[in-house]
Amino acid sequence: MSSLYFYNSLTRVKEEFKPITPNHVGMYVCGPTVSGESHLGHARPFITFDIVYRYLMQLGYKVRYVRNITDAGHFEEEGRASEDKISSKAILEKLEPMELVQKYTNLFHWAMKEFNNLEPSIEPTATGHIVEQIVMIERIIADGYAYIVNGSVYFDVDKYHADFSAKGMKYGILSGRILEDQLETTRELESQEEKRNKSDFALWKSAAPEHIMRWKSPWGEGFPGWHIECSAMSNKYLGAEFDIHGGGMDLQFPHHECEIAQSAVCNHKIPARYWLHNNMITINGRKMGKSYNNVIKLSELFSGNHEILTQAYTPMTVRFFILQTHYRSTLDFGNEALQAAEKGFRRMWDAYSLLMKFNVEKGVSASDAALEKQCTEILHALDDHMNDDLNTAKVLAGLFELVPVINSIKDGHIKMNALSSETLLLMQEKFKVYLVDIFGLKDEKKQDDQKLNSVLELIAEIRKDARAKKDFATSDKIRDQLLKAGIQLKDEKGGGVSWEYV
RNA sequence: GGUCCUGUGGCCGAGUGGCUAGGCAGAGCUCUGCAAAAGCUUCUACAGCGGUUCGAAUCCGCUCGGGACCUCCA
Repeated sequence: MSSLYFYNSLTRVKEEFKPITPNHVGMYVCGPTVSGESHLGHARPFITFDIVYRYLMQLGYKVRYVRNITDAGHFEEEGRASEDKISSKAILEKLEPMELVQKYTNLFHWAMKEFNNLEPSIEPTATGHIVEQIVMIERIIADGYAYIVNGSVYFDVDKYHADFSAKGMKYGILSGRILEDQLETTRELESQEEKRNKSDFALWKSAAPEHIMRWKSPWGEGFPGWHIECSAMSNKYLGAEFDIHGGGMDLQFPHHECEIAQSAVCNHKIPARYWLHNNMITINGRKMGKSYNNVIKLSELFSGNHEILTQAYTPMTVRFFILQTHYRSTLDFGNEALQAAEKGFRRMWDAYSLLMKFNVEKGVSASDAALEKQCTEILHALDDHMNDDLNTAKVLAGLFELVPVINSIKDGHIKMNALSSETLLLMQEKFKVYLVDIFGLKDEKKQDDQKLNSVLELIAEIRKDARAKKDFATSDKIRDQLLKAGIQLKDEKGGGVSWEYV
């Protein structure tokens, strides 16, 4: 079996994955900012890194997966005017920041569960780690790489760059940016005048009187800058140097670049070895994002309640849709594409269900050597695809090539003994491992109601009798009415009947 | 303006030098009382121009188009 390779954004090449501590992996992924509801674009990193997490565990690693909740900062609730936050109202009328944060954290967790994402090992919040952030900022100040202005603290990028370039940690090492160019091209921003240089970034921001989230610090009341929380929390739970840091490509600069600079000052190391970045989900070729006003929230996606949606899409449809593309490619949203994913997933899952019902006899050798060879080649290539920087699209394509074989065995077009026992068992194993264990897919239509099943068996029996008497009016009535109730009957070749929930 | 990425058939997408990617949609056929499902067959491709090469979607150059980041951002 091949070994696992990741494309490392830091080195810009595919590298073999070797953990720092044998058999253990530390992984940090930038989590959501819980000031609003998650949208389709947010789903991608969390599904992508859930696959990474699952795959590493499948390979036998013990993984500590840390994904933060950003619940501190300059928050405003969606659609709510900022003057609402001014503290002249009665306490229950005022916007209580932790209430807002709780609401969107709950919604985020709901969405993660819908997607069947595993829970991370640790899910630290920024508000729960104010102390760690302050300690880290103090250290950066003490080392001379940050300065205080009016109760705010800024990181001195110029000085950092001058001193750390020689140590192989220049500012821009991750994003490929050249600091000298940055100085010319960075746009004008508010409170820019406080900074010595445009490229400097905030470690701590002094809170204006109406600002609702504030903590005491050595520099006055305020709140932490955006980048410091990830550095503080990854350092606390994964150490000064860990294996994998993940997130969306749009975080590469400035967020991850700044994380490297902060950690480099404190620990003299680039915090993570492998930097993995997923690409964006686009809509009409444009990144889905608040500023483009083209977001589809997850609740809207699942309910179909959005003007550009022609129907609702289930979480597994979305998951399958994302898996059919390589994580470093952009993925363009469209109703046609989602519908294709919906049908494709169903076809795949139906075949998988059939496959697992096969009673494979032991010790049978293949009677169709060509088919045997074809199938084993596909099966053995799956791991290579996955190891090649998580090419889930190719894994799925491989599995899809086996679907007609499974269906043909079921329909009797291909005899079960065309394939050897080993190959059939391997097929069962690989389908299960990839679809369920690694890709985290699940049946959304499954009904385990024993009573209902008994009733359906009875109805199927009655319909069978009607058909035997060529009473098609009755048999069609049963079928049509059940379909209206969401149960589709399928007459099978041998006279049997199967049904599924639609 | 700077840095970088990208352009594959009706749609979504793999693929980096020679082998049918795959899914969905379309067409035909088979099975079937009909339907659904399934199976088989099949139609649309590598933005354009030039170069390297025995051979390029794949490498190089130019032209045109799209996008990301440089500001909160998954």
